[in-house]
Amino acid sequence: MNHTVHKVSMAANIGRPLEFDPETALESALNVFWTQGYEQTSMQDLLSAMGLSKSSLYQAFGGKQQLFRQCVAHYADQFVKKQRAGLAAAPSGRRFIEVFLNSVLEDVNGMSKPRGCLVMNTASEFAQSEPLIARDVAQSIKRFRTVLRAAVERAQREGDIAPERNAQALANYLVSSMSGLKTQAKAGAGAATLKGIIAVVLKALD
Amino acid sequence: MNHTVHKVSMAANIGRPLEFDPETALESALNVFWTQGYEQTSMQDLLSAMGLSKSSLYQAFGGKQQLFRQCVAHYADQFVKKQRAGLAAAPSGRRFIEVFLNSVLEDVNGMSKPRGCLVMNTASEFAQSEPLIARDVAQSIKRFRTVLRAAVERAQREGDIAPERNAQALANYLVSSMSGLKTQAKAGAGAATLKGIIAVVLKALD
DNA sequence: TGAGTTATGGAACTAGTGGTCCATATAAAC
DNA sequence: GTTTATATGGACCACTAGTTCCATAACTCA
Repeated sequence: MNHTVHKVSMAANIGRPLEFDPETALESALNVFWTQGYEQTSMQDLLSAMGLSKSSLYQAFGGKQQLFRQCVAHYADQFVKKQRAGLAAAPSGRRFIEVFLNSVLEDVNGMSKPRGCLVMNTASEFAQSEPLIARDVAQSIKRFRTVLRAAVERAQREGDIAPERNAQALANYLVSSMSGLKTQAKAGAGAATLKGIIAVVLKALD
Repeated sequence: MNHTVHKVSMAANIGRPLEFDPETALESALNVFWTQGYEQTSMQDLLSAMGLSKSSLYQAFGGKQQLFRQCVAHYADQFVKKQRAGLAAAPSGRRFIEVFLNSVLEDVNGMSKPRGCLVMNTASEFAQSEPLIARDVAQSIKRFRTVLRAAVERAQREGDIAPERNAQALANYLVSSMSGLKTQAKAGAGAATLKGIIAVVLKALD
């Protein structure tokens, strides 16, 4: 799997050039999948959103499932990148964790319906039924965990989380809690409800 | 919505009798939906599992989506009934909550792949896109919350949870945590990982 | 300019979808 | 036995799914 686009031109300048930007198209597809899920998204939906013809999509991305996997990988890349930057810029590990959890409120305050986390949505939709996708999901979650573990360890160094606590378990807990919160948002929970849950989630770190 | 079967005979004994038990058939359908999700389940899947012909299914349950909604309602009924009985039989509210959370380990220890919670899976699959289903989901979650709130309040009376804590928020937290745990199980987390998360979840109640 | 290479648009294909319809079967009521 | 009501099996329908294919377009290199 390539993690960016399906076809890497081995010779850059020969043949007819692409009439679209692969990354832009990928992000358009990502948005559709994220909003609608894999099964509920048709090729027509994708073609319209990406603004290209069937042949181009197949040529460049290889088909629905392969396109989807690239979207998931791209989503995880962006997510991890953003959180790493957020952690680096945060005043403290503990504060980063708070901001991270509270970001679920944006899902519910924004104009559009909450979409959850694409990786967790994918885990939920496919479970273990598609081995390749299951592997992608497990790998993405591992990357999420790594960032959160770094945040926990920083908070421990800074004295905001007791040093004897298991950082790995806390990171897993935060991933699980975020997943739960996003699902509650999708299920219709309001901002007040989510805030109440977040407060309890944070209590477990004390 | 009827909450049991689609068609309530208004006159019980006239006409040709059903050749199948509606509740058994409903539970067969429920199993398929639970395992595969709504979109991934075809009418053929349902007909095979339920052991009846197309006409009978449409006659008795009204179509795929109506059948699905009846399955979700039935699932919620069974779930709430079981938890209420569990709470009544438990030695303490706190102990019930521990058993409740630990029940996610069965998903991962059993032979079959984890299926999550049908209600949360449905929330994740449909989000807000189908109003009728969104309403069903919200209502089921409310029922879950009610049981867990009763458990929390009992634990407060028994001195295992501080009485000044918001029982409603804790109930929401438990629903959210269970949802997160089930998603982690679907994503491939092992028993050890889940146990670690559960321990942290419980810490928030102290 | 011609050869080689890749991209594009659209038709065509196969398989399957959920849903409808109707003739027939099986029961109770009269 | 006839009527009335419901259930069943299976053919049938219109539609859409994802995918493949091919003729043509657009580019570089010799």
